[in-house]
Order: sequence, then structure tokens, then C-alpha cells
Amino acid sequence: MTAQNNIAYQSDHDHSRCISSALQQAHEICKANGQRLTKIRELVLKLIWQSHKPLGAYDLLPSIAEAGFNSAPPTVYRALDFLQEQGLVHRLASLNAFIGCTHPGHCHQGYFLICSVCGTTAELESNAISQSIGDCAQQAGFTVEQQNVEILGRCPNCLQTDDTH
Amino acid sequence: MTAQNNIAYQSDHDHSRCISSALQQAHEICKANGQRLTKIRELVLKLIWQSHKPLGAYDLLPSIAEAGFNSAPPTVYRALDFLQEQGLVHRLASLNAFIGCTHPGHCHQGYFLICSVCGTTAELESNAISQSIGDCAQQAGFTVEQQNVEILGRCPNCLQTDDTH
DNA sequence: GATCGCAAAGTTATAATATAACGTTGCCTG
DNA sequence: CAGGCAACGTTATATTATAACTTTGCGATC
Repeated sequence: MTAQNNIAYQSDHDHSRCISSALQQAHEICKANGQRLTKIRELVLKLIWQSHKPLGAYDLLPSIAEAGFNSAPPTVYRALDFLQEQGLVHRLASLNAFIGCTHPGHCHQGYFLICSVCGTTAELESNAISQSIGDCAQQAGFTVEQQNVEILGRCPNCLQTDDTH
Repeated sequence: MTAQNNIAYQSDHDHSRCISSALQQAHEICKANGQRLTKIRELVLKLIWQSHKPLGAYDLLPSIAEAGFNSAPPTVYRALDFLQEQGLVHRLASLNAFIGCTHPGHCHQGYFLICSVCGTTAELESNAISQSIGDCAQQAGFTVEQQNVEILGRCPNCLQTDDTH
């Protein structure tokens, strides 16, 4: 889970803009919430945003060490917990990995399309999915608190270059 | 089908029937697939079916030891891997836990309603969810291989007995 | 500007989950 | 009944995550 390829699904997207935009939004959201986006927290967010591929907590430790911080596991988990609480990153349970939230700052559920070949992951907001899940739950008398929707498959780029399909 | 979804929430459901039915189906499916449902595999399946609550791999080890088998982790993980391959159990990534499949033997996606209070988990089959996910994926040019849908919330029983809501 | 209180970060240790690797057993089949 | 292979036993270790306590440093108040 450490590969490097900063192309979402469009090869022409300006990834440096993704990062700087994510960091700026993070500053605004933390300020609005009266929370501190400390150096470590900002660094972890930046590292998470280096790609559109989910990264494991332990993948981040070397870079944290390089930057001169303590790099024991609690350091990165604290930062990740904080970022999750602020809605800035999501945890993908099926991968034990983390990814930057592409639309922080509004209350939402994230649904994820994860490419099984290249790892690139896109976050969706879908009323249709949300509604169908809500309907099913309601029918079962069930009140929804949290949704975990992680779809594994092939992204357009990897479908193109794959002759077995 | 929808009747069965709710069985886990009904206090009067005949659970011993759940278990024996699951075991019998397992025998049939393994036979049909030319696979061996060995003693350990059957025991693990039975243990998983003791309740409608997901169980961790390590939760099963003591009972496996009691039954006189080796109870090192590989034993239970091998059995669980086999049972998953045969479509007899599902793994819930958000809990690192396993649960019996309530309709094995047909090709399907399982969607899960997990009660955050009592842990009771129901498996759904829903064309609406399936369709909405398929539509979103297609729109993104994405081919679906595997779906992970785990919904956390309150089951009807726990809603009734909960005065904070 | 000193100090107090608290949130954040440092540090050490360990828990919880999962797999690698290799040896042994025992079932099926020819 | 021998040979091959799948299943299981066994030991060790990888991977992911948290507990618990100490130290640091920010920022509010005096």
C-alpha cells in the first residue's frame, strides 16, 4: 500500500491542487470547530493526501520520523483519530487504511470505490445509495448510525490496460 | 426472504433450528462442490452459529481447545477461510469478526445491519441497494468485484429499551 | 511576564488480529 | 498398499491498534 501514482481517474488532474485545497479546508474547519490543527496533524493529513490511494497508519511513520517527530504508533493514530473526528479523513475498514475526505465540511456519508489493481480510491456521495440503505434499514425497524460502504473493483484506467477482461 | 431477515430480532425465534439448518446446508454445499466439511470446519461453523452476533476468530479458540483440537490461530483462520470460500460465513471488516451466512448456496452480496448495542446482526439481500451501487459504479466507469456494506445502528429491540432516544 | 491548567505529544509496553513456513497425519486413489 | 495431496499441528512472527503514564507547551488569567 505504498505505491506512488497521483492520478485519480483522470490523468490530467492537478494533484498539487488537491493537497493544498485539502490543507486549506482543514485549517478552516478546525478553526470553525475551535480545534488545533497542530504540525503533526497537518503533516499526517498532507501525507494522507500524497495520493488517492489509501495508506496504512504504519506507512506514515517513516515520513513522520523524517520530519523530526516522534514516530511511535500512538503519534500517528492520535493524529488520524483527530482528523477522522473533524471529518478530514476516512478509515477504510476493509483495508485497514486511511484516505483523505474529498468533501469535508458537510455532514455526509462517504461511499468508496476502491480499485483492486492500482488502489486508487474515489469517494462518492449518492442519494440513491443512501436512500436504498435507509429504506432497507427502516423496513427492518433499524435506526442507522453509521454506514460503511466499500466497493472493490476495477477503475476505468485499469480496465483499459487489462486484457483478461 | 424478508421474514428471515427479521428472525434474528425476534425473541421467539427457534435458534436451534438456525444452527441445524445451517449445518445441513453446509454439508450439502460442500458435497456439491466436492469439498470436505471436516470436523474442525463443522465445529467452527457451529460455533459461529451459536448466536446472531459476529464473533472474532480468537473468540472461537477456547471452544476449539475444549473440543480437543489444536487451538493455535492458524487452525481457526484456516477453517474460517474455507467457510468463506464456500460462502458459508461472512467476514465483517468493520468488526474484524465473522458471522454465518443466512442464505448460502446462491450467488449473492450480503449487506449487514449491525446493532451497536447488542451486536445482533442481520444479513440483507436488497436489489435496491445492489442496483444503486451498480449505477454509481457504472457512472464512474468502475467495474464492481466485491461489495462491503456494513450498516451500524440500533435494532428494534434495543430501540425499545433505550430511553435516551 | 509569571503561573496554572489542560490538551497535545513523547515514551514504553502490550493487546488484538492475522499469516508465514515447515513438519506430520491421514484420506483417497490407482 | 504405496504414493500423492489436502488437511492439520506447531512454532514463530508480522501487522494493526491501544493502554498507561510522563513530559511538553500553548493560552488564559492574574
